[in-house]
Amino acid sequence: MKVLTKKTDYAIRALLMLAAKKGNYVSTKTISAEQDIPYQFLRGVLQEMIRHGLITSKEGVQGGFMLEKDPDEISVKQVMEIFQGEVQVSECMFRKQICANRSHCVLRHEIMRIEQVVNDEFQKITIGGLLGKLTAAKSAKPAGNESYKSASAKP
Amino acid sequence: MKVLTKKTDYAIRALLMLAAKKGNYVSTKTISAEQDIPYQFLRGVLQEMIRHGLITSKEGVQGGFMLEKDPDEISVKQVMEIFQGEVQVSECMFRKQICANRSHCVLRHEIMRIEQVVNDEFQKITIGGLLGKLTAAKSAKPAGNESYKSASAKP
DNA sequence: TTAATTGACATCAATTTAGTATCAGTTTTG
DNA sequence: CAAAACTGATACTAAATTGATGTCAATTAA
Ligand code: FES
Ligand code: FES
Repeated sequence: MKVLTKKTDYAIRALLMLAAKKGNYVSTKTISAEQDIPYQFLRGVLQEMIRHGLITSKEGVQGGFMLEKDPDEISVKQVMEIFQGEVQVSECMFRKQICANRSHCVLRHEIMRIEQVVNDEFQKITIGGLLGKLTAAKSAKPAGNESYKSASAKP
Repeated sequence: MKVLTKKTDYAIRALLMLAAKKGNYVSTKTISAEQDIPYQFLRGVLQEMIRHGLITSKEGVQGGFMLEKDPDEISVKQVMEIFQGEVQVSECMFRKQICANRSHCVLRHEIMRIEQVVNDEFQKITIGGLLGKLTAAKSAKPAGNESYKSASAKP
């Protein structure tokens, strides 16, 4: 059972780059290269995020994408919902006879509780939070990689 | 995002029937009809459960399937693992540079915690538990449906 | 003007999930 | 015994989802 699809995965990674380089437009090409994500596929992912108001774009030379919202306001759950829809367990087990008393069903309660937990947890994870932790880990262990440094590298 | 596939769904429903009619062999035909599950598909599901030691079978007339284990020992998680494999989040985000320090990665920790929670919760739900709750709900609200009554109907 | 970009689609390939079909072997029962 | 009701094993097909590519028009900095 896979929880995160490629689209979600790529989207989060792209968002992290945008968050890291906040204030600058970053092109698909750059993200694609740095994160090793198929170019055209990534384009689709980015456009979808525009439609959902997470990022904005600028066309033409020096164009690209930029975060629209506060990184701390973008949760992994939001991204998942864009690309994978809501968490849903199973339409309804035991349709036939058993589930006459639907509102009563205990299994349903149990399983919806799990859904809730999953949702809550993914809600708590935000782009801002992730970025903070990633850069923290980075500076604690300088292993020659500088990809996600604190942005605004163009004074 | 769907958590339970048809196979898991069908498997659980079949197991519940077997648990309800414990001690008797129940045929695919019967389960298929009562639960409205495609006959041939269900056969495959049942055979897979034999291979995993959850049930046993008897061939020929009056044959069918029977629970092998205690219903309380069969968790939804076990069934899920048979038909859907382990819960896994995503191979690894940020493969390239970022994940040099893999053992260090906080995101990974967070996400594995969610995996853990999901697993724990599905582990707690057992066939026995479900059956108990279903029959309880049934007797509390007798709506003309008798499918899952207490079994051993052949004295 | 040209090169670097995004916007908007259309299309394709791969994988996973869902469902069907077939034939051989086993067991009860008339 | 022979027919009918079953499972075992396995091959196959169909549908849905996921992953990826391609194309052309529009925009913009240099
Ligand atoms: S699963 Fe349908 S009401 Fe319980
Ligand atoms: S996601 Fe790969 S180590 Fe963090």
